[in-house]
Amino acid sequence: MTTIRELAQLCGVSLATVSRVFNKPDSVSPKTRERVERMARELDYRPNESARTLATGRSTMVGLVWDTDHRRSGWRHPFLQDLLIGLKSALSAHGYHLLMLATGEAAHHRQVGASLADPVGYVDTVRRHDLAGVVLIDSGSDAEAFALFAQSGLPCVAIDVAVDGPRATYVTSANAEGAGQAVRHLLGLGHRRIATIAGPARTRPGADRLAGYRAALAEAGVPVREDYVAEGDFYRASGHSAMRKLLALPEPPTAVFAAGDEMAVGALLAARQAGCRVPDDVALVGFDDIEVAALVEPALTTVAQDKSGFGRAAAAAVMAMVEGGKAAPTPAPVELATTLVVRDSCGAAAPR
Amino acid sequence: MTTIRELAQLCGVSLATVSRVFNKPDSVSPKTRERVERMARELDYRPNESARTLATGRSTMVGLVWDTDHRRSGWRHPFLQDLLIGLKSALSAHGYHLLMLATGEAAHHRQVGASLADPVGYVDTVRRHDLAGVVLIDSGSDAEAFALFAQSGLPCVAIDVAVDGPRATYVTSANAEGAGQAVRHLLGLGHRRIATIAGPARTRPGADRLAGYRAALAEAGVPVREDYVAEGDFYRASGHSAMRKLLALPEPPTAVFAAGDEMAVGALLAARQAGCRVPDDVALVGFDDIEVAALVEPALTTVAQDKSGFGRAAAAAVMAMVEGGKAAPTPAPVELATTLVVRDSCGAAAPR
DNA sequence: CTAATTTTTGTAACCGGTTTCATCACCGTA
DNA sequence: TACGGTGATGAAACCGGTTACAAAAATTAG
Repeated sequence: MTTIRELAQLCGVSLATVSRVFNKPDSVSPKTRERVERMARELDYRPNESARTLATGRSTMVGLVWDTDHRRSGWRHPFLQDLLIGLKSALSAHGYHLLMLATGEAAHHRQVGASLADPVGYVDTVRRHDLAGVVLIDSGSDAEAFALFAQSGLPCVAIDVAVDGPRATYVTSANAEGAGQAVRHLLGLGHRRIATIAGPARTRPGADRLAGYRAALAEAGVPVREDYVAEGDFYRASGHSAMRKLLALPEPPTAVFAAGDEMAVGALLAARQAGCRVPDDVALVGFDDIEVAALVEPALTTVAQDKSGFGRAAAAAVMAMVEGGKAAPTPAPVELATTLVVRDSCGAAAPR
Repeated sequence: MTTIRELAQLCGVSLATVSRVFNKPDSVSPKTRERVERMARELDYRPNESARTLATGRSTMVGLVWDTDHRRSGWRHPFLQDLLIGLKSALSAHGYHLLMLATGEAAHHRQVGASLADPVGYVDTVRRHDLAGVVLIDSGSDAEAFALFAQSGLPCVAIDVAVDGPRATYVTSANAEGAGQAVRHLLGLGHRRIATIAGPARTRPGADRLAGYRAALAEAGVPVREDYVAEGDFYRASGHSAMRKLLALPEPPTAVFAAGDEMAVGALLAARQAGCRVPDDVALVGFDDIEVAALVEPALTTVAQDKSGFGRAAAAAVMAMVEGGKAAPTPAPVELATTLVVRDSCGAAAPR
């Protein structure tokens, strides 16, 4: 590997000059710069990132905190792949890379000094690598770790969960508004007995989508019936049991808004098992627009999130803080617009 | 941040001793070691990874090459998430991290010395970071880049694509055997007119699954009819059109083995549109066991791959090479066992 | 033409570790 | 008691960059 010293020597200049050619090109005279650049190309020179990070104290990597340990159960993030694509390509554009933080007991305990406050070792890794910032994906059980990051002063962007700290912000969909779109659509189809299968109230999307549901009904002058509000946990099974309960009500709803597509799929199966046809007997609208939404029978009408937009927005927020330096203002939380995708499960589909 | 110098000073020993405590504990006297360890814990000392990488020339990161640029189309890896989980947790256990290599023009051209031989900048990043090894996920159009890696002498493990090089190996499913399971299952149900929707012949899984199909038929003494071999590209649309052609045959097959679930889903839709019932009129078996397989109607019988096993096996292979050093033998290619998952689309489901 | 500026370049310290080699203390043995 | 050997420790070079500061060169002003 060519080093900066060799390059400098061959160009007949000092190391400092070579370094400047790549970092502050304007401070080098055009002809020197050109000579160095040509030689660099010829030798296929690449500055070593570790050396650079060591010298500057800041790496060109952003950490991704995504706890996989809880995922043994088979739960999957609904759109991790899109999120990663968005994240990666946006970071890429700034010359940054994404480091997936390995965590878990195994990784942690073989290291020097496992800290009690950081049981799974996230913060540990971040410190060791001088990461430029972190992106947090909620796994539902990392609240403590997230708080640690948010307070640490490191640029920090969370996905779908509110965090608070000096340089912390987050990205969500316009959950309330999205829920409103769904409910208004059902209202527009003439439904008045509209139930919801909500997400957990302690999660941001769960709470906001429920609020949006309530607001939309209120706005239309339709009273909210508490027996029409079932709470699920975003998993499929919870949608299934919630739907069963709703259909068993003395006066069952004619339409259901499920706050997540996985739950909507569960609800669909429950309806089928109860001999209840969708959308004829009960209309159904979901939220997320995951891949299977288009494949189930009937295809699910749902509120689509801008999946790769999450990644792009998160990257943008991190980069703004990183490149702006400590003085830069922390970006405001981002709310991504949602889109209602009308398919068959709501009974409003155009004839095919 | 505490540095090794501070720590050494506070312990009244030299830096070298502190370094040894963490790297070759046996070479330090028990009482010195204990003193240093206690102090390290007290100060919450963490060795800086960049400095360490710089000094040793080898980082504790493994690169993940996964080109997202081709993915604008909406294509997704069938089980990226499981793969990542397996990869990450296995690397974790060795104290290694996964670096997603940012690539693409944008990232590359703002860097020093973009190389022609490495148009998207993978190799570039690997060199800059002194990565310990790389894992390659085939995106169908990275053959040149993959070859570069494989030849480079860096530990290199590819997923689902054969690569050749001094320290390169790969992980696939037992594709031929898996296809055999599917075909034998159909034979066992009495089918003799069994067609296949194959993957692209230039891909490893495509070729091997087709070979497995042929072998299973041959073994059963059923001649392979070339008009029963349709080639798709693993995308859904290709499965759709292939199925349409097969059903339009003068003597259509009574069963179809699709070499990928996406194509199987396409085939299912095509059958439905052709008024052909599955499994009554035509039985269908897929390959992969992606999430939607269980959700389509009828639920898809398919050959399941050990999805997170890919990640674990890849990690194991990389770590074997990394920790074994240059002298260690390159691990043989891994073939993961597959499992036939019988659902409804083949007509053999147990009564519910 | 000289002095004052401004631009360009070089010197050297520094980032935080690892590792080679030399030294020193301590051990058992002759 | 002197000696060779072993194990523990320290001094210093090194990894490959960045950057503060000083010096030199080029430019401008007077």
